[in-house]
Amino acid sequence: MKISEVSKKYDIPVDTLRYYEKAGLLPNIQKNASGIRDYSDSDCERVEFIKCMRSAGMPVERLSKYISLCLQGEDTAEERRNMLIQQRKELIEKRDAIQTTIDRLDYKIDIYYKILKEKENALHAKK
Amino acid sequence: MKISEVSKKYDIPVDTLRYYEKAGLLPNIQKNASGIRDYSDSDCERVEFIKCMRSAGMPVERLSKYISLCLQGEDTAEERRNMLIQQRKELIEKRDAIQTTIDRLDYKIDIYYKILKEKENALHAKK
DNA sequence: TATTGACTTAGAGTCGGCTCCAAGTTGTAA
DNA sequence: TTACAACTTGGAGCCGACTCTAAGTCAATA
Repeated sequence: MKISEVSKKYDIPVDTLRYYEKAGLLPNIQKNASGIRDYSDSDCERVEFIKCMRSAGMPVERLSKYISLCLQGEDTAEERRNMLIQQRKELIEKRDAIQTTIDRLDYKIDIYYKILKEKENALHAKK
Repeated sequence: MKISEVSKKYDIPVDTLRYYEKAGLLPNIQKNASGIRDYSDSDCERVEFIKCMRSAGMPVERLSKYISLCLQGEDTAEERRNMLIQQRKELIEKRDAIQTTIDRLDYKIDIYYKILKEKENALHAKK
């Protein structure tokens, strides 16, 4: 699979894919005789994984660390697991902070609703 | 309240408070005769609001827009409400993306658990 | 009264994450 | 076979959000 196809499939700019590769997120992408990248199925799975993690705000550097551990084999399984547990913990905090803000917005949106309804009523009364 | 006290109270660096002010998030902070900022209670409430919105990733520029509408009075109530509704919508999407990633991490963490347990068992069997 | 520490300003620097550019190569279609 | 689109590289540029620096002012204490 060529880079443009991967880009289309996962809706990630070509430049970003190359940037991820440089950053160590996509190691060992094969290239044909004329130097053109050919993404394998497992490369694509990795792209999809990266997309998911990035969409939640996992830093590129941490992803890079994680993926380099993957390349180092079985012995790093525990460390990798701990990284994921840590990341999970941070995401839960983030999700909860966002929820707190959503709740607050709900409250404020409702207050605005009341204000606007009052204004409208005042207008009708005048007529 | 002096800037250092506000900084301590809300755990926001002094530099960041001044940056927010420059960006229009904290308009009309009073200053005494020698030019020292004196945050009022309502300034503090605003700081707290900003902190909450920023913690959810609301862009500084949008916050600035919202606050400038607040200053323009009642007539902007509907526009402000729409901004909050839009922001709410984006936060829900963000929260859900994070949840998706958490679920995925849960799954992967469990897989690592199984791998590690197997390794351990293999070790015991050897003995 | 001299020093210390908290305040002020304008503006420069940093960081993460892209995003774009220039210059060059390759593969296909008219 | 020539034009054009898609690929390659290294490196520069951009944006948002801080974060730091320099140079100066002010109030209180030794």
